[in-house]
Amino acid sequence: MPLIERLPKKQRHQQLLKIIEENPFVTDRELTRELKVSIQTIRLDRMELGIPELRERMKQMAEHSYDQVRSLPLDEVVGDVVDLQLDKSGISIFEIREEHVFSRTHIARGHYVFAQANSLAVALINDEIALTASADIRFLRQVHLGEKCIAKAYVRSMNGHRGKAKVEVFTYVGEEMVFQGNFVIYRSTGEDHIEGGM
Amino acid sequence: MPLIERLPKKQRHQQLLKIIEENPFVTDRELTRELKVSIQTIRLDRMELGIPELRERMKQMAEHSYDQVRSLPLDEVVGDVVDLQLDKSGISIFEIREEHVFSRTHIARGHYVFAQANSLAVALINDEIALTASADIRFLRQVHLGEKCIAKAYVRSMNGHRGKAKVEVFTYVGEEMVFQGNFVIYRSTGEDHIEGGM
DNA sequence: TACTGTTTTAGTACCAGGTTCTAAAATGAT
DNA sequence: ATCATTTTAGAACCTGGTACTAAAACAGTA
Repeated sequence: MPLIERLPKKQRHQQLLKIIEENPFVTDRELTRELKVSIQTIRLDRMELGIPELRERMKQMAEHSYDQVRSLPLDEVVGDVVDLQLDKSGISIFEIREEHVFSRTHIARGHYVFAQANSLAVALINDEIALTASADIRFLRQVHLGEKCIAKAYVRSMNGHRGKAKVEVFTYVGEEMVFQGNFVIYRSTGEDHIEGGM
Repeated sequence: MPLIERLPKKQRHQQLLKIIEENPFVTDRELTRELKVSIQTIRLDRMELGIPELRERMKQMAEHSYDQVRSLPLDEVVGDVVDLQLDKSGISIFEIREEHVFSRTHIARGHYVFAQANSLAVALINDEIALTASADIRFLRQVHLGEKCIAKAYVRSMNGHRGKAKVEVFTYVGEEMVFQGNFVIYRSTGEDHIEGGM
């Protein structure tokens, strides 16, 4: 019943964790050379520590990166436009999914909520070119994974058929307002150059 | 010497490429079921097409993502952070590609430019939780396909270790400033609830 | 010293998901 | 019918393991 001097094993476990953390592509055989123990010991250690085999580790990394690549696009129009009266008002719905949140907190990244509002504001303007010139935005409460954001946009003013339009957007989750923004959108029928905007 | 009607094979190759592209985690055996040919045929096809085996594909994906994660543990950021002094300043680079522009005009959608700035502002704050509370932004000129946006962010004020931080971001293409934004970021060490923000 | 419990090592059988190679069968065009 | 291409079959072998059994080495203690 060895009660003292049991460090070597725990120590080896620490080393093992460290080695695998800084090089997850190491095989058990390579580990035997670094830790000077038999391959069976390495495998027992991995079991005790719950570290999967090399192939499983690679698979997990590959799947993880695949998910990320999939999730990237802040696509064309973010959110589904369910109602649109050009130059007047519009509504879009956007569900917060895994790829839109900070993984640690499950709170949506601000730029997705912004993107939904911005896309809707731009879509509302019935012109060949409509670009955001400026915006004043406020995130009123965090939006969490799984919540549905309903953005409502209203055109507040129009300057003839060229120049700026003001669009106000309110985004709700249920009854609660989570985001509010005032957008200034440049608009143009297309023939001439405009000096600012997106 | 079959010269005409050689399509079935080429056709199968096209299908194979497509299937593997949309699910790189498919095994040869699974492919036999989808393509109704023997496993040897699948393997010949992969050889001709230069497609590596499943494990090799996973390994490559894992290595790729590992390299990315290594270079910047800030995979939650849109744009590559090339310089970061926490709580002080940071720089990120983001190249406008096909998927970021309006297809008709080749002008970048505003929310991508915003996302780069927002992500950088959030990354700058050295706290467990950092969420955008509000922002005042201005798009100064259109950004076009292929242009590189260089965002520079500076922390302007900090309120102790909880509360708001003000971050100013300037985005340039070459010498020209294309975007400017003032962000208010909520920060918290994590233990308690905050009433607004992203 | 002998006994006991832990830790380490050894060895075998087996697995997935292949590669490599040889060879036979099916298909199609002339 | 013949000949090239294409497809299928099968066996041997590979990596990097798992699962299991069993022996050896080590440590502490009665």
